[in-house]
Amino acid sequence: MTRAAPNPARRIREDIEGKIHSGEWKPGTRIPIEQELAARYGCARATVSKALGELVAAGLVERRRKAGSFVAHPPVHSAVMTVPDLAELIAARGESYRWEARAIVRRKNAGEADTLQIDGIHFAADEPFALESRTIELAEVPAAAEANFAVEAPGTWLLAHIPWTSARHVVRAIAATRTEAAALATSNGAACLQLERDTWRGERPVTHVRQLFRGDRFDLVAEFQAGTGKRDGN
Amino acid sequence: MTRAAPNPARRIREDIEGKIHSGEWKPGTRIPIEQELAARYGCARATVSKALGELVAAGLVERRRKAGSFVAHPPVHSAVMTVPDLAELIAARGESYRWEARAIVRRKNAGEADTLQIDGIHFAADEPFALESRTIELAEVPAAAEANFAVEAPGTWLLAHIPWTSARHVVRAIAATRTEAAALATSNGAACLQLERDTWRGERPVTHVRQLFRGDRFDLVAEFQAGTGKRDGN
DNA sequence: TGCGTCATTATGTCTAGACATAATATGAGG
DNA sequence: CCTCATATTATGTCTAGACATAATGACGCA
Repeated sequence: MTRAAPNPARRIREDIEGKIHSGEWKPGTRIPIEQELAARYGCARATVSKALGELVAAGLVERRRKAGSFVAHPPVHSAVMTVPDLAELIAARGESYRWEARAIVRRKNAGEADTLQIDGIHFAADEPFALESRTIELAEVPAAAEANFAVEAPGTWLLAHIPWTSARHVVRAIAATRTEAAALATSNGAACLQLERDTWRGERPVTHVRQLFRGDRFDLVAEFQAGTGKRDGN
Repeated sequence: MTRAAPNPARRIREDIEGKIHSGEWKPGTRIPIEQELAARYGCARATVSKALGELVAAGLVERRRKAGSFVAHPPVHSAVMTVPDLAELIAARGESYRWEARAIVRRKNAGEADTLQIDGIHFAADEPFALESRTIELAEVPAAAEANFAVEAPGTWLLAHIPWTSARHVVRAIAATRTEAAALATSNGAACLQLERDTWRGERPVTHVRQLFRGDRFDLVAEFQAGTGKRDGN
């Protein structure tokens, strides 16, 4: 029970990461068994196991019982896409932001599932930036009935008030219809990026949005870092 | 040292997830201290700590020393976007896949950084599906000089041979030029989804791709699950 | 009143040992 | 040579206890 180095798990993790990144351990390479790593690093097996567990979470390593631990094969190209609140995004660009509601309709659906339907336009630097068409499930978000969406963009309000647990985004390129083009101050048939997002809380839908951006004014960025995963540098 | 239930850590994690999802524990709520949870679930504190650690990794919980553990505030809208190998994607749709190279050029750049430039078209069910224009850094991927990209799509080859560590994707909607429209068998000015991806291995660039999809034939899907994170159900 | 110090507290990490479990390897029997 | 039961092995998870560390809050002093 000698006192160990400050952060053995971290050291082991970074050591293995390094070997993988440098190509010294190629995909499929078998990593020494936990006992041996424990001996090599002079620590308990649980510590090695923890380090390997983190590498699995980061997608760098695969573990199979009895078989052992292996360097993972190059992951499928996946990346984390951040879809910020538009108000924030535009503010971050240093432009002025404005939300203009076009229509706010409360819809009574066959007896029970009331929804709030909101259409409007996001402006950046006083130019139309995105069209938004949103449905909010009032059953799940009753407080939305009190919010003033003529003033505050629904996305901003929801982000601040409603926790959600899962979301699904679909991105595609479409040509603007005549109406859309007019609202976005662009030409008929211009290429636009359409982002549709369904958001749930547990099993129940919270909101659905369709946002339409001028293709020449907006792009989505997604990044992936293999080694870092979600972990911070603690 | 009584033998514990099959999977206490998992039970604790799911229990807390449930409380968060249901809204019973709102963002900012203080989670009972580990000792108490350990007592409540009849397990060791390390087990509670592990469960909480996983919830942190999933973005559901925040922990601060001395202060305690808290339900995390609703995350920024972010999602994991998967950008599969096109051959696989199309095969998964049950359509036939074909790659047709248009130009393969080895470019000698001012003495040292040779690159391989590949242009071609991906076909699905014998219809053009995507244009691809790729640059491969031969310094980093010397083996690419031997590969036959007239037959195998470079993305497929790279995925199978080259590990990478970070990638950056930029997605936008653009109008097809006359040439692009012809190659994609669509009309001039049609809305297309352009995906640009830079891939690195450590600090060094591996490849850059620009893929252009017909807007009416392709969309990107990104999903985010707050509770599950990357973890599988073991 | 205001500020610096110190004890307290809750998380962070580790150890050594134990048992569980899944998958592989081995060997016996057909 | 094939097949099925069995032994082995490496991971998966847990426990109980220990020490480290950061942040808070209380206390005492100026």
